[in-house]
Amino acid sequence: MTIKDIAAYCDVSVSTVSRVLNDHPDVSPQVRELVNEAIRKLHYVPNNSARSLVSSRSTAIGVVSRGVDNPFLSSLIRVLSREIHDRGYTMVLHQIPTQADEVQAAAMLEREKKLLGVIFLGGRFNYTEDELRQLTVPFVCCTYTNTFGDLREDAYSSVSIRDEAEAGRAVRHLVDHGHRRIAVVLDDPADNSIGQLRFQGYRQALEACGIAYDPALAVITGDYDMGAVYAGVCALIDSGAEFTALLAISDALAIAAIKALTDRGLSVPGDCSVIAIDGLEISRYTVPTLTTLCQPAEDMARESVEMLVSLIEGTGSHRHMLVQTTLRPGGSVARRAE
Amino acid sequence: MTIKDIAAYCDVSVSTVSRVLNDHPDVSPQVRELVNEAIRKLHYVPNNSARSLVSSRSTAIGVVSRGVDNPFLSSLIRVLSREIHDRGYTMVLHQIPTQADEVQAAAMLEREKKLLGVIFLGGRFNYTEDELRQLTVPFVCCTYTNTFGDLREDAYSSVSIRDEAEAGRAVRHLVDHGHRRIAVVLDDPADNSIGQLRFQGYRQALEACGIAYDPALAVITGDYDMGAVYAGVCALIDSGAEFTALLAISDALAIAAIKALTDRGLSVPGDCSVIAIDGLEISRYTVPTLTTLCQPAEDMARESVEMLVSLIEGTGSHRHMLVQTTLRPGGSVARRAE
DNA sequence: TTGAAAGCGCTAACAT
DNA sequence: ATGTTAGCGCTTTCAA
Repeated sequence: MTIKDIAAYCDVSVSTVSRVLNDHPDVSPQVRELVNEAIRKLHYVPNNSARSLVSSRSTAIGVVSRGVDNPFLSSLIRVLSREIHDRGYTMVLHQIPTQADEVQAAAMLEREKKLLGVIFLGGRFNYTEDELRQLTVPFVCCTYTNTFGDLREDAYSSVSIRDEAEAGRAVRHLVDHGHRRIAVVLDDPADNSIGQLRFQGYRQALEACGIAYDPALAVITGDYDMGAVYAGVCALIDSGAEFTALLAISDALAIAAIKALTDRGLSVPGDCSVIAIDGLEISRYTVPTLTTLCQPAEDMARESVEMLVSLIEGTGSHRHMLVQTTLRPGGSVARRAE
Repeated sequence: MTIKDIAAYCDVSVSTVSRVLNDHPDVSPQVRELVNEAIRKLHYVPNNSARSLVSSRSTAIGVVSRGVDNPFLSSLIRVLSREIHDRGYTMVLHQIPTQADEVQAAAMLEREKKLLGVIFLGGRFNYTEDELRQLTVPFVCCTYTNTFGDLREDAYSSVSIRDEAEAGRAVRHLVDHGHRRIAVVLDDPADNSIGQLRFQGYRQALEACGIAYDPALAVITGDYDMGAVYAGVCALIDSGAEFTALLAISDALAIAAIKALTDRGLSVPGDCSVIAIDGLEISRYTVPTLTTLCQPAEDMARESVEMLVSLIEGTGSHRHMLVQTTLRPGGSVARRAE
């Protein structure tokens, strides 16, 4: 079943069928209807390979996700796959380790799969114009924006939360509950990535609250890994450091931290309150329920696709969208015992 | 940069280049080397669309995953995407709700994307030959096998654990710890899917241990949903039912169950032991650590791709692989208090 | 408003 | 062992 069959069936030329297929204007309503009906009746599906070949463009949108162990990204991917498919495109998913270079991965993918555009998840914030020249298609950074790089605002799009501000909000939530000695758990304070920003937000908020930053209270694992966080928090406790609250830069890390606290005989929130940022579904079921700032994953993913598609189709220009988190109060934060 | 450029550059014909590209035998070693070098030097990447068009086959392998909320499937997808890519194919991922029909989804996808084959995750077990006629490409069922259907063994491949036996093993683990009143948590006992098999295994093992099945101890939610499980287990407790242990058919559901038990003031494992099947990373960090039978996700995914590719390339035939789980002892199972 | 025809880059049958 | 060539299904000028 090809375009020829439809043409023959309708007694028109293939060009006419092609025009109908591509919504070109110069077709009379009657013929258009005729062709559309034939397409339906004969269950015709256009051959994407032929389309790609002649127009030298595929229907592929790349999703390059950095950080395979981050369940928050999994939930984004779920929505992305649906949205991309619903708009008639094909998602090409590439998951890479945190150590890998997502721009290079995207550039290779772009060539291999003739990508129309790329959505980055969990990437770095320090892209340079120079580096990005490898990429010749539009891209959207989802979950982050290019805080540390020199990209022009109109050279890319992004959907993200205000990571610094939100981390600050988390800190203030703890301070409001009487906490002053607040530990922080993160993978890397200088990764030019989410961790760095949230760490900065933590420090700034402390300062704003008149609390000195104490490096002894920072659990830095170097790796986005629950095991490392568990070990790190155990070591923190064993070091004798005093703290009554803890901010983890993500739910997954918070869960590992809670485990460490509990295993060391500290009660959450009795001895230590815990707050995080992400809002995983599973965080509703930790013991105690994790208090966390929920990122609107569904909206973020949907908006990213929306942006990229409008860029691809030439109906929109680069934008930067900031979304709000929602505090989901759990049982992991309590007023400090006097 | 096309095959023509390479041909011109090497002063050979396009067919020769094509032969080199496709590893055809009839090329002299010298010419082969010459062409390969040109390909490298000129950074030539074959145009997949053209390839697909002429050979009317793409490089696409479909992955149809049923049950978007199941984190175990996410971990499989991660490995699948890597393996598929490494073998030079493209993964087309389609995630559908548990209520949807994966065969129909796969059939549509096959036509749309010219799939070479399909890997099903978390599907039903009751496919009929008739139903599968929609699918004209080979497929592999990953995580399950066609227990309830009438498929011929040589008509499809599968990679799975012995769900009934493993559920039985979990039950016996509890019985070995002195438990006789064992509750079970599942979504649907008649879904022709993993839940049904594990439930059967639960009942059979009880029987084998001389314990009567008590329907009052079965928490059936009708839906793979942590919220529903939480509510169900709360209702079970509130009903006054007596039990000292609980088997959840998956880690995620176990986590919700533990939460419910804890929130109702029952201690795990003091008042109730909990065991599950899956082996999520996050289950290491629940409080208490979940005792669970780990499925070898990495192996299962890798083997599925291996099977499908050998089917696609005609170097293998349909096989059914059974893999072993590994008991990962946590702190959620204890000897029954006398 | 419609049709005819020239390729897009590649594979494979056929010829040499 | 290598080259020539006819399409694969489609989009897109160009002509009518």
